[in-house]
Amino acid sequence: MLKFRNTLSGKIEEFRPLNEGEARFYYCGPTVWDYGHIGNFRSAVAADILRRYLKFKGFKVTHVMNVTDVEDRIIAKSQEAGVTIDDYTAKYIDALWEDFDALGCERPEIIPRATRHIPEMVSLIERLLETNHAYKSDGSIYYRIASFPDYGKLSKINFAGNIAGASERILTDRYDKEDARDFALWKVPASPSEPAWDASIGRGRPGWHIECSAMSMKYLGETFDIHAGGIDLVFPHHENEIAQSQGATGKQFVRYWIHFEHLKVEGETMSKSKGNYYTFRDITAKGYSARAVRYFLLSVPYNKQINFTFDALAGADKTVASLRDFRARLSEAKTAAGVNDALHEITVRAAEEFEAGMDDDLNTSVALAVIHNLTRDVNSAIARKQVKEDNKSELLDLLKRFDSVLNIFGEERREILDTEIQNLIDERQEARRRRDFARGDEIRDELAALGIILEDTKDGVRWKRK
RNA sequence: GGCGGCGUAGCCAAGUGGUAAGGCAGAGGUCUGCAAAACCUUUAUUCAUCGGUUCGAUUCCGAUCGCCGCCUCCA
Repeated sequence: MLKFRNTLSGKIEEFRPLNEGEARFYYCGPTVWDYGHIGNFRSAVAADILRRYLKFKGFKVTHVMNVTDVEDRIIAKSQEAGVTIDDYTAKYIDALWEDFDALGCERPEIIPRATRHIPEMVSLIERLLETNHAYKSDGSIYYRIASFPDYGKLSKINFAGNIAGASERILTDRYDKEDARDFALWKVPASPSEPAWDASIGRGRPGWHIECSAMSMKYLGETFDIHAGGIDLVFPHHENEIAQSQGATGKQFVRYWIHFEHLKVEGETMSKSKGNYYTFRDITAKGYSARAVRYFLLSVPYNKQINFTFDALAGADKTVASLRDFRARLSEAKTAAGVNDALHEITVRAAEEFEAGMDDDLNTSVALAVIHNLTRDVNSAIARKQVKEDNKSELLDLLKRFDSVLNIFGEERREILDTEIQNLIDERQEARRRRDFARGDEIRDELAALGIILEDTKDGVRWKRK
């Protein structure tokens, strides 16, 4: 039974989708204005784990991921560069998907872009104007927060107590609003050169929040199951989405809100000024594998802050390598027919414990501990030749099932060595038989230089690429 | 000022009202011609500090110290 913490109630709740066997979820992805920092991908991997685990549990998943391609900063940067919004965002969007794929994240079913959904946003704003939740002021359109009593329910913001220290900025806001808390749905261009769309509600461009309300409801319905995103989006973004959607439809917008905690670097907030700002590309450029980064990012449950350090990443790199070695060793193990009952028991228990861990608010730390314990037990059994044919296929199936959620083992190697390299390996074996170890070690060094690492086992030579 | 989270071995980190998962690093060992890999043993009488509740607290409550987040279109 899958449970997770619902930000709305603050409690752990059992997941019961609106439609039996179907999970519809929306993930607020990053804004496209720069190459993604590693924190973006902590969130992306968390969303991927959620998506994959819903599938693991047998739900038919419809996953919508928004990539914001119109907001103030993008507009400013594209104008600075003298190009259109699309021209400015294109290379960042391409880079985002390259990184996303490299991290082993599955592409969502639907990836809408704000710039392609202006009509949907306009009609939602029209509905809000009709229902009196929105008003025009100097050509711009604002959401009237006073019209929505539930405002603040998600973020538990207490506006009365909140005013003392944080009001200064709100009070000096340049817009002409009825209430300082009101937020823009549609912004009139500041200058004629600013990108804008002509619409029934006037020439302008959408505010930040309206795109997620419009696009999520378009693809998932006016009420849907899960809405996920980074914890910083709780307020104001998600609070505003609720106000917009429920204001327009009068129906509950989202049943379960899930928020991913942030990533810190060496215990501190990541920021450009602190010099601890890393993009995924910075990290892989240092020689760390994408798979190690993925392992690291999912090694701490999504609801906890994760502390990024290069030591931890180096540890993840080794751990991932040993997991992949383990699977290769198991897959190559020579087995006799039949089944080892004790090992079968261990396998069944591992499957149960993995699922129990993941069911409990997607506790990936527990799931990984289960895999490590299984790895140790099976490695021992392989060494003692206690793995039987049925165990082997059962275990390989289980690893595949685990990996459908975590995706840390990756594809199995099906590579065949060049005959030249194979000949060298054979020659080394021959030399070792003659006890000519000097020649044998020479060949081993030679192969190492080519990136082929040899391991001598009782069953012969295993090789792997560096 | 308001709201919230965290502080667990050298490092990363899970977890629970009943006596501390897992990974990395370290030490010793088995195996090996040597390596590598793997395995075995070992590494916190203790979970920031001080009080309280309890038969019993790392886990609940209070205080203190430290760190972090939101209240700024930052995931």
